[in-house]
Amino acid sequence: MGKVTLKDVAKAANVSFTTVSRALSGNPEISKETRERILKISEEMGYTTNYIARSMIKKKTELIGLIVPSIDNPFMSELAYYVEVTARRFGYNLILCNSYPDLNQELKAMQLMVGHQVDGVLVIPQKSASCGNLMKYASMLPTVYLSENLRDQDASYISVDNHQGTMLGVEYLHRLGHRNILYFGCRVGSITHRLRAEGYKQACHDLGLEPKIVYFESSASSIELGYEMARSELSQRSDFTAVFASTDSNAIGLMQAARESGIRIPEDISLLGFDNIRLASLPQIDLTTVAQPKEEMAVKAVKMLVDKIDHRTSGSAFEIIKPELIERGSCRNCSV
Amino acid sequence: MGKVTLKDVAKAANVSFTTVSRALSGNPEISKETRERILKISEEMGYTTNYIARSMIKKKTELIGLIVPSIDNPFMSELAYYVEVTARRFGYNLILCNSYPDLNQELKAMQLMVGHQVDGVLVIPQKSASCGNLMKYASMLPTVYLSENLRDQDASYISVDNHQGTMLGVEYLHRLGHRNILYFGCRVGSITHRLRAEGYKQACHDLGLEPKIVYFESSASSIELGYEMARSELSQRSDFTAVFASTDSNAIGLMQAARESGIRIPEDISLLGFDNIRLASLPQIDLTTVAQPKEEMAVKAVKMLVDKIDHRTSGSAFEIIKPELIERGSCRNCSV
DNA sequence: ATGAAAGCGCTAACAC
DNA sequence: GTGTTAGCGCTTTCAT
Repeated sequence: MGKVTLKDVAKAANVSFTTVSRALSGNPEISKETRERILKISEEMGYTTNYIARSMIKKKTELIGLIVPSIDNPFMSELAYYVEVTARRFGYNLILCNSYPDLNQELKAMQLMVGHQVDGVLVIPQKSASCGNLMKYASMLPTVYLSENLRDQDASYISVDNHQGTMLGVEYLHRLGHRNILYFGCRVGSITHRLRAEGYKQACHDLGLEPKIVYFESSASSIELGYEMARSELSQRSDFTAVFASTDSNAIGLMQAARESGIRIPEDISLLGFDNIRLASLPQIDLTTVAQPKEEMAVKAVKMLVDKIDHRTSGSAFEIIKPELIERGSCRNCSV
Repeated sequence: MGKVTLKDVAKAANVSFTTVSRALSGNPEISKETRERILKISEEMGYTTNYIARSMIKKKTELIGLIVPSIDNPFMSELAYYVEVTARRFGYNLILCNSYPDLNQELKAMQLMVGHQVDGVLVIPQKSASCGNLMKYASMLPTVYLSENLRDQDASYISVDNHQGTMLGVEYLHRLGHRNILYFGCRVGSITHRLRAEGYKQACHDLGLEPKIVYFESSASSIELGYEMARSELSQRSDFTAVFASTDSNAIGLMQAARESGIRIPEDISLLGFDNIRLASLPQIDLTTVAQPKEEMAVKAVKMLVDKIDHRTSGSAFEIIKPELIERGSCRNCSV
């Protein structure tokens, strides 16, 4: 298993290893014959460039770190897919690290990335506090945050316009004739969730509706949590015709709880989600939702990071992506 | 952004950089005072070990390559999650590469891994032919295949017992009183699928049933494909009371097609899947299925790889994991 | 057109 | 206990 090095090839070809290096790197100052001879020999010997050694000199690893709460999450694995493909298009490979379950683990992941000398890091943060948590290391290398809005924090990020997203959603439900819309699942401690809730409240205010918000204390959204919360909620209240769930996961959890309570969607209550995870499009789910354009977000995040790497631009930038309403079958028109 | 090196710390502490190296690596041959002084200084200066430089000497990168057709696939992202967590437990980080869409891309990914000097590679192969495709590089470094059965190919792998899995499934359906079971979606070119189909046939034979198999030409399973295939199938045949789908994705696609044709599951036909992807447990899907124990498979694969790395064991090993039947609501007992 | 030599940041073998 | 030195595999001046 001993790897073949430049020296080995040089010896076999009876030239200096500098010459071999030049032949392989396509340096023009070399005769055609020797180049081809060397290329053939190195091919035969199964030579492969040692990126590690090259990195030492070039001070570039062509590696990007991706830190994600848990790759085992449909939303994040979709994002990660587009990130990987885009990064590769720009000549970078990915080191992947799950930051689950806490900020401490996220910090460790960041340290690892620095240690491995990645050229930059893309972070899908656990929550808004991640930014402060990682600050020390983020200042050491190009860092871009993806998916969480980090307004007023000194960081570069790509995020969907959450505020506009919920406004869009409320307006849509209003247009369908809904006047009592419950906002379900505002997670405390997340700027993203705060912005979504604010957009909801503002739209309600603009349209003369009364806002009603169910808050979650937990730090992660999941179908299970949505289900649990919905069980108690659905048994207590009934003064709404539509539910705007803060995430698709919450919406799907609520769907399950509703079904168990004999509440039909959309006949009895309309349901609107946020994110547009793959699940939402399943015919068995068929959830109308406000979409985060995942591919666009991933591509823009990678581009922003690569730009930072190339130009060593310091200072923070951000880009807010327009959300998009995806109509499916979970909302009923009750104005007719 | 200039990184702090051992030399910088040494200069600041007025010692040789070897001493700093020793202090940081916990070498005992050093006085307590200097160690603590150095530790404090390096901490203050924000020193982080350059793993790249260390790798050059140790000839170990503590990196494992993970090659996966597409991380954007629920089954694979679950597997990848467990792989990452387990690898980290053993002190390894992951370089992730999607091999989609073809064998050529898979080969490129493998080359990249070799170039980055990963200590070993874990491959979730696109198909059985992947093994031959990657042979040249796989022989250069510890390689373990995950999820595809590579019987008779000179490779180490972890796979579920596909043959037993389908036998289990058929026996279960038989116990429920089904005598006409259609096997839906045998993918040609995949040993895994061939084994599943063989298990089905054998169980049918043992139980005196007549096997009926629908083959797929495509090289990937997906809900969409299952849907398309099911549409034509459901309109043509009707001589079965149960469908055993080769994968959960196919099963879910079929569910959708069935619903559109007014065929109810499980009232009109029973449906059994294979894999146990997350989706299957959604109440809206509620698919009875033969499970691949994903965590167990991932853990065993990482352990096998780490063992190969540690002991440079050559030769191929394999381990076949027992499948497990997960009862949910998509199969009807028609013997009563 | 080719070779020699320096050096990236670190570890390890060897001095003292 | 601490310092000196060599060298991992490669790229990049600087000679020739």
